[in-house]
Order: sequence, then C-alpha cells, then structure tokens
Amino acid sequence: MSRTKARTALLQELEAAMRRSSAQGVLYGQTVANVAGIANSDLECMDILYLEGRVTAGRLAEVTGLTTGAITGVIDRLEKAGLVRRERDEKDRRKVFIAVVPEAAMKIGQFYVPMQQAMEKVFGAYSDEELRLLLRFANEGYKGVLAATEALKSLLDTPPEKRPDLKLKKLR
Amino acid sequence: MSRTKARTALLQELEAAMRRSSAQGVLYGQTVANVAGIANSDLECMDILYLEGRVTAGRLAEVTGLTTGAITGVIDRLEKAGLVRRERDEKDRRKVFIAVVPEAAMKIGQFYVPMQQAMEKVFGAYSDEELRLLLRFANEGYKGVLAATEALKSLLDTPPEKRPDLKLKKLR
DNA sequence: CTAAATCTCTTAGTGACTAAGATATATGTC
DNA sequence: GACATATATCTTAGTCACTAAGAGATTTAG
Repeated sequence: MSRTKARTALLQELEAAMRRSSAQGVLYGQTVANVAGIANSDLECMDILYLEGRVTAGRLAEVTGLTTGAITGVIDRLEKAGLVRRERDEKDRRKVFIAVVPEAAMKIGQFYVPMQQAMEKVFGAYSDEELRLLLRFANEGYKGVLAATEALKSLLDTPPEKRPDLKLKKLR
Repeated sequence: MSRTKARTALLQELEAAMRRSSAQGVLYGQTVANVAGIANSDLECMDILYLEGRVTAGRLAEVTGLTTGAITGVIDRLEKAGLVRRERDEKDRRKVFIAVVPEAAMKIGQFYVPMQQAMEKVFGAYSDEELRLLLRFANEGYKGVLAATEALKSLLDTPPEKRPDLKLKKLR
C-alpha cells in the first residue's frame, strides 16, 4: 500500500509539473507572437505549416479549430507580412494550398532560438537511452492528448442532459 | 561521428514530437474553454488559480501577460459565472485576491477527465523509476522554458538594430 | 445537364484586448 | 500630520480577430 501510495503521489506531482511546463510553453508562444508582431493564431498556423508542410486553408481551419472565415483572415495577414504564399491547386481549383516563404519564415524562426538553447541544455544532461524514453513518452502523450481532445469534442455534440456524467476522481 | 549523428537525429525527432504534443495540448485547452462556455484567457486564469491558489489580480496579469484592464474583464466574467470570488485584502485594501469557488470550479474540472484518463493510461506503461525520470524532465523543462521566455522578453526591450543577432542553427 | 456537395471568401456584428488615465489606498519624507 | 510619490485595481474609448451565415466558384453524382 505504501508502494501504491508513493506512485499516486508521484503521478500527481507529475501531472502538476506537466501542467506547469505546458502552461509556460503557451506563454513562450504568446511572447514569440508578440515579439514577431503577429497574432497568436497566425503563429499557430505557421507552426502547423512547419510541422505538416504545404496544407490547404481548410486543413488549417480543421487543425486550429477556427472557422474557415477566420482562416481567410489569418492567411491574408501572413501573406501581407510575406511569410506565406497562396497557391491554387491546379487539380482542384477550389482548393488553396498555403506554403511558407522560407526566407521570411526564418525571421520568425529566430525567436525560437532561446527555446532551442534552453532545451539543448536540458537534453544535454540525458543519455541517449533516456532521450529515447522521453521520445517514446512524447509520442504516446501526443496520441493520448489527441484521443482526449476527440473524446471531449464528442461531448460537445451530446446534449448536456444526456452526457455520460463524468466522474471526477478528485478535485482538480 | 555516427554516434553524434544518431543523437542529433534523436534530438530533432524529440523536438518535433514535443512541439506536436504541446500544440495538441493547447488545442485541448481551447476545446475545454469551448465546452465550458468561457473564454480562453478565463480558463487560463482558472488554471493558474488551481496551481497557485488564491492570488491577486495583479499577479494574474503578470503571469498571463495580459494588462490589468484585461484581467478586470476576466475576473468580472468568472465572477458572474460563479467560478471565483473577489476578496479584498484587509491588510492592504488596494489588493484584490481572487479565490476559486470550489463547488462551481468542479464543473470545469469535469472537462479534464478525458485528459486525466488518457494520461493515466499512458503513465500506466511506465515504471516508478521511469516516471521519476519524466518528472525530473518536466521540472527541468519548465525551468528551461521559463528562462527562455525571460530571454525572449528581454529581447523585446532591446531595439531591433542592437539585438545580439541570434544565429539560427538550422531552419526551424 | 442539372442538383448537390465541397472549398474558400465576404459581410455584419460581437467580444476580448490594449493604452491611457481615473480612483483608492499605502508608504516615505520633511 | 501633510504632501508627494508609489502601488493596485478599475474605467473608458477604440481596435482587431473571431463567429455565423451565406455567396461565389468549382467539382462530383445522377
């Protein structure tokens, strides 16, 4: 029992630590947007473009959870700033692909240097094997959060009175 | 050289994986705010109140990076929703402490259940020792991100022409 | 060839945000 | 103790990104 108790405490501490660091990560992003002089959502879209490459406007709406109308605004601003280009799909002319302009986007990349340096320092203290564990966790964590997001969204479509009444383990 | 190369690749993969999962974490938060019917910043403040306990309005502004005026709005909305209470400090009557109303805040806590369940499942696959490694990393990562945020902010105060010209290791 | 579906953009209206300053209280100096 | 300065929150006016609804353009299905 003292075994499980220790683990419970550990899990709780872990949850708090992850929330703290993830909250700080959000703040870092806000600061980058601020320094770069672009809106938060604009930066988020740049991030998606970096991770996914050339994507359609609709895909951006899907991933960010914004309406297509809002995305039009995002792209307008990013295009005006010279950070991305609209490219009509020749196969299906309804679609608009968004592509980053590499040279301009590098200016934004600069603002991630402090973060990269900090992370390099942190990672430096870990062995290859430990890093592999962290990688495994990051990937599994991603899948978990993705699934949780879907579960929560489906809750949105369920009328409140017939929701499966989530049980709280404890006061969050 | 092949050793270092493997590590470089590992670090790169790790960075991408962490960005992905942290981006998805942001989306989870947005979805919670949506389902709960409150603004994003309002939820962020609830989170801070959970992590730090009873704090002043000014502290909320400091931590979120919002102006005090914006925080007034946040608190107004949260108070109207019955989620927090304003409590004037009797020692220093200029200050206003914000305290969560536990019963009402639990309704928000519900929306974190899918996330908790997902994380429980993920964590379940790790030994106590591995979890301790993750905890160590989360704590060090937090400190790193915090420091990086400060470094970036100080960059904001430096006029662009005399910035120490950050060198990019590679296109982000 | 027409109807329905899909993708992006447009428009009008809303709400959270900032900047600047007002208000209230506290602290330091003489 | 009175006055100036500092600190903490709130108010106001104006701005900007967002949503909802629907229009326009193109593709797909019958």
